[in-house]
Amino acid sequence: MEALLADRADAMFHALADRTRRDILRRVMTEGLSVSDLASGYDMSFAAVQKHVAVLERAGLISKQRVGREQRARAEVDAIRSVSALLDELEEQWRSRVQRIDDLLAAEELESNRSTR
Amino acid sequence: MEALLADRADAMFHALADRTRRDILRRVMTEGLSVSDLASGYDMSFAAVQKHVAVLERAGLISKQRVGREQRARAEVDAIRSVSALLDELEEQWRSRVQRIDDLLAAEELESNRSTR
DNA sequence: AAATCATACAACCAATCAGTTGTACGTCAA
DNA sequence: TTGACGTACAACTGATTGGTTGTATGATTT
Repeated sequence: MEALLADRADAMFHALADRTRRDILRRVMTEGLSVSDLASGYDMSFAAVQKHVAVLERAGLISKQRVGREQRARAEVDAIRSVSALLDELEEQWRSRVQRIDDLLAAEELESNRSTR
Repeated sequence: MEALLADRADAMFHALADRTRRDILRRVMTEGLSVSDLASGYDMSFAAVQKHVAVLERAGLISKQRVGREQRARAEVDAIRSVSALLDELEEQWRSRVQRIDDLLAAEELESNRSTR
């Protein structure tokens, strides 16, 4: 039962790799919406939309709350932020590499200045 | 030939939804690596890794440069940033909703203060 | 020119995916 | 209680995925 970080990332990126699901996520960012509310907006069956919602939920990107007979979905902002964090982490590696190159160039320039003094 | 933004997003998130591809991306953030260099790091065939590289390239997350008989891959930092931007945009909607609620509460408090004066 | 290295790509396979229809179940209103 | 509503889930289908092996092509070395 290894709840690996990589599994979460797999699930989150997979969930985001479908425009219907990204649209659903956008719609539940600002307010909780029932699955029916969501389904009414797309040219596909209720079951299809319900599946998309399930994928988003399994990825932890949304959560559901029972209200009467409705199941209201809302975005999990922290989860979205954690996806951002994964990308920032990637970019950070690049930044540190650029910094290393800058340092190298600075050191070379210093060396060259010293010899031409 | 509609190069829709949504298509790009589909391709980028899909490319990121595989841990091998995320690892490849990590490795080519700091230096250009040939497909063989990359392939040596995984327990799968060269062809499989080459396919992963192709997926990343089609998504615009990496680019390749011929050097002799090698094909050196490097990360496209701007593309990674554009994925981040998509997520930030989502989060921004949430922030503006929170702001709206804060404004509402502030207005109510003001109203209440006025009536209890 | 021949042998080798690095890459690309086609053909195939099992598994997963995104959609469908149909059915079952819990909740609310008459 | 009956019916309608909102949801969940199973079973099926065609398309796509992630992997395989085998073959073809281009650049490098001998």
